[in-house]
Amino acid sequence: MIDFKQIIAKAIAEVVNIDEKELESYIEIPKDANNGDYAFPCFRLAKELKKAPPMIANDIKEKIQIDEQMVEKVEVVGGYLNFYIQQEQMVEEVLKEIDAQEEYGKSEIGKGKNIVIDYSAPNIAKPFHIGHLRSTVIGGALYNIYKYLGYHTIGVNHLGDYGTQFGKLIEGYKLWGKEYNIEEDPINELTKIYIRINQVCKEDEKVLEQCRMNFKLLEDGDPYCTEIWEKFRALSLKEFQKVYDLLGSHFDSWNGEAFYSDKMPEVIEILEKTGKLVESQGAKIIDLEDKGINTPCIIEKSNGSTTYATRDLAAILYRARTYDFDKALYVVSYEQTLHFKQVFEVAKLLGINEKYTNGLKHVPFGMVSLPTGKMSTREGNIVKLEELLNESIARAKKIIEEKNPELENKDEVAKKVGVGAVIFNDLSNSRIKDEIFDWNQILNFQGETGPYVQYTYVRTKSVLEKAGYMPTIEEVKFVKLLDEASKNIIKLIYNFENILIQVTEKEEPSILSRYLIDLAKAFSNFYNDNKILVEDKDIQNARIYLTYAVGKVLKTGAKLLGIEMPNKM
RNA sequence: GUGCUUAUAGCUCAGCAGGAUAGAGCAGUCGCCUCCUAAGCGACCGAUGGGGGUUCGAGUCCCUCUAGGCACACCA
Repeated sequence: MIDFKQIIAKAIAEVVNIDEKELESYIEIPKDANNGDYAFPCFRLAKELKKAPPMIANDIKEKIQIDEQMVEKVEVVGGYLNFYIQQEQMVEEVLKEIDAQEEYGKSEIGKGKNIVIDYSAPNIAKPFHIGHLRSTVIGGALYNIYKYLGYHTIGVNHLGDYGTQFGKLIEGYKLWGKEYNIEEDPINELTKIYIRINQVCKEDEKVLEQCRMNFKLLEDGDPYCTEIWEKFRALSLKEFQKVYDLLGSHFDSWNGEAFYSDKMPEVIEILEKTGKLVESQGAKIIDLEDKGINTPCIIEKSNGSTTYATRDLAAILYRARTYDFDKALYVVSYEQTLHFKQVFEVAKLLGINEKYTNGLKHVPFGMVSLPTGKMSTREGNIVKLEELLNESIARAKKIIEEKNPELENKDEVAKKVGVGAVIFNDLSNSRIKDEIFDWNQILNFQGETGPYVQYTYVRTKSVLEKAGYMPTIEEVKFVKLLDEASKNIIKLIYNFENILIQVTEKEEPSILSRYLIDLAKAFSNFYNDNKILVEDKDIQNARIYLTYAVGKVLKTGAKLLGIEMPNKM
């Protein structure tokens, strides 16, 4: 599509002696549409040119040469130079693109780049609770969006299937395994064991030591421990899959921590050679004091077993070799900020290309807590994700019964709406913000919510169905879409790809969520102001086409967030 | 104690790497369905934690104070 911003920057660059790219970064989009479609603030040139900003603006205005087919008006307001895009041109540009592209906004800008996204990563033998939702949906959205922009993406579910927690479970299972019906209800029963063994560990240091030994045995390939581990892992994955099916999550790799079990000796060997791996209190550590991190990174515990950090280092080495990544994103809660700082610092000692160490990026997000406080599997105060999703689906079903009892396939729609509401709720705020879990807020289907976006989409479908035909792009008179409401929509649709790029620049899916709300609102306004199906064929064709365009973008955007659109609701 | 992070309306959040009059939703009050789905639209109400600084310009950058959250070696 035509890049209006670039055209304006180029035109200004020919008048003032400043780099085009630099000028482009100064150009902004006025909040108030009355001030034009693009604006150039001249304040920053004042010092250099030793002239008052309004004078500079006037000067530029007089000298600037710009295609009138593109920009119909240039105005000086204070120190601003406001540009008004030729609307008909813009409408044509946008709608022709909608017509031409099967997948609007799709791009090749990421071609040849590999992005590894590490997300979800629940712990085996523990319930999948609402705390795991964020990583799963944020990572999932980033995965979809990077892919849409042409990147080669690799989604990794780095399962928490290793570590002392397993030593604990094995110990608990040894002690009381017969008391629990693990086959019947694996996760819940294992959770009970986990809570119980933790209680005992707290009181008895010897038991804790035994748990650590169990993990050491597991690492060393002890058959009994390995057998139990494999069993727990398989049972857990089966449970997790239920949630992933509901959420529509996809992973290219399920290599969890255990996968790196045999890849850690190499890491330790490399680190040994650097001379930076030192003994301290019986453990092998890397001191990071000189890097401004006052907590050392433990590579090997005093009993010879490895740590989370070592496994992450092995994973970096493996992913660099296997995926040749340009970026490796870790969608993990901000609790682990220090951990990643340490690991990324130590990774520089692994002797891998700088491309890899520079590509490592922690994408942190805020914590979900209950009104009563922090969630803890050990304490047993959690909300399971499956329960939340089912509750949301049930709520959606109830609303459908009230509002649209004649609807076919209610269950399917309820699922899309219920799940969509939960996903959208999680993706609509900046990821760094903490969240206090509130049933009423998540299960609210009004206002800026997933169901609102879905509802707006359904309206577009409904209008198109009622029209009974779809005009071709040649039949659309672009001049019929110059009213305020239509202009707003066109501008938003024009900006779609830019929004997706912003999401990847900031690793922030909420930018897309808010965009969809804006677009849905713009359409609702349009829908309210204008009757779409009217006598005048030219107006009708134009409005139908715009409606179609909105639906297309809403559906595409929602899909990128992992949300499915119903056709009716 | 050290480091990181958050603070915008009664509540939940926006605010495009400093720009024009700080935008929404929820809650509350009021209006709009003989008309393409009222899960909608419109109106009213209401805000930048305190104090300094940098700048032509600060919600945004710096300092400081206050209040929350998180992390700080054998959990992950």
